[in-house]
Amino acid sequence: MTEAGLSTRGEKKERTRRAILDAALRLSEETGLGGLSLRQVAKEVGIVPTAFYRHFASIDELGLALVQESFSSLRAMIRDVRRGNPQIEEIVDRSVQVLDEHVRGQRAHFSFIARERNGGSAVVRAAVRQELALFERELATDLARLPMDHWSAEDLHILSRLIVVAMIAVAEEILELPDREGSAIRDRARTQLLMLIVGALNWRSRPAEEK
Amino acid sequence: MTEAGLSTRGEKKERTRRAILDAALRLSEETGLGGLSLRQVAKEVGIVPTAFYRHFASIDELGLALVQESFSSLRAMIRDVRRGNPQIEEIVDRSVQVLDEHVRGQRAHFSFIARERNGGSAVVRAAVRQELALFERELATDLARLPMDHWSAEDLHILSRLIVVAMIAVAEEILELPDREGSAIRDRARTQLLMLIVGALNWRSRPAEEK
DNA sequence: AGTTTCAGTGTACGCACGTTCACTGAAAGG
DNA sequence: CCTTTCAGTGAACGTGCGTACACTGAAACT
Repeated sequence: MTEAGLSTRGEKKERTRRAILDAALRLSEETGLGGLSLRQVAKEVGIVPTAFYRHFASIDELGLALVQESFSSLRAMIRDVRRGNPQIEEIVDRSVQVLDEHVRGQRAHFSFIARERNGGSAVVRAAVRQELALFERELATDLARLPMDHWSAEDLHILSRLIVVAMIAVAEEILELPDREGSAIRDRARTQLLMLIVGALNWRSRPAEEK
Repeated sequence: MTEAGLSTRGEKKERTRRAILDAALRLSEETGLGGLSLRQVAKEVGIVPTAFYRHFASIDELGLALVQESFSSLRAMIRDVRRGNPQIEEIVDRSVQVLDEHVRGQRAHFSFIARERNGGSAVVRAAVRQELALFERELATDLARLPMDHWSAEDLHILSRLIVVAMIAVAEEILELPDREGSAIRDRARTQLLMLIVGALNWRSRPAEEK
């Protein structure tokens, strides 16, 4: 017998690992990852401080695992947007709705990304930025599938970046006001996206001034 | 005689205060304000830890002073943009150029704002966000002076927010690559602003679909 | 049945932290 | 000239930190 019902060695270890990740995610919402101590996390999980080392070599390594986890959340979100219909006019409403749902459902992940993008340790910050850059590139290829002719790869990427930073700003607004029902925020987010899209639709057809 | 050349009581105190602010600004670039200790700052300045209390009651109070200082920088920047000419087509180039200069010249201030906006202590974060909201409102009234007819106050504010988050993103890019000459970044920033403006110019004249 | 593996324990260490308190000495003021 | 003010000193405290080391006991393997 190598695997039993719910208490094999590996299962127990995995459960503790999850508990550590969850505790770190929750505690770091108040202090930031940098202000997080190994001992706090251990106490929260219910293990002795030194047992932490059985799972991670340092807080930074824990942080990298949280980066992966948080971006899995984010990718699941755009997969949710894609699933359904690419109706060109419905896409704004659907994107905003999905963003709102995911940010509220996975607030810890989004808050982690927003926070550690600028603050915290250099290695975690670098990981977040790399994932964010990757995400921008993915969005750019998504945009390329829409009927926007004559767009250079460069312009697509710039538009993608604009959309990402706007949506991060919206996510930060949602995170800031947890209780308030966010219909006003959703309306503003819709307007923001629409403005960007109107700009995009009139982009290469209009400004032939630089070159 | 109440004031002498360069060593009156008040002057010496003010000089120490400045040294504390400068040291904190520099040290917090590596660790964040939250990861900053009173003892570190004191050692950097060259005073004994307890002398810190003669100037600030806590690190948080120091942080609030740095918020004020950093936003003075930011306001000086848009004053620089306004000074000169409001030539409608020149405004993008000038804005990007001034942004680039100021971010490089006052990198510590911009880095402080970008960092403490999300991370760090609750009170400092709240102060940064309030100042940022105020700044957005100022920009909105600036925009209202440009020839954009039929814009609601709400839409102006949304556009203002889009511009602010886009410019913060540009500032973060500049901060990220200190040595590299940022002509590529400037080009992309110009394109971003132009996209936003093209969107703005085609905004109320086009989408009459919602209401 | 006997041996190995290893997640978790418990103690102990040296260190940096914020804060307290009584102090010093020169500038400011009478 | 004598007194007050106050920026900066220096020693001491309790606390939480990361990490080391030797350990235990049950699951896994032979």
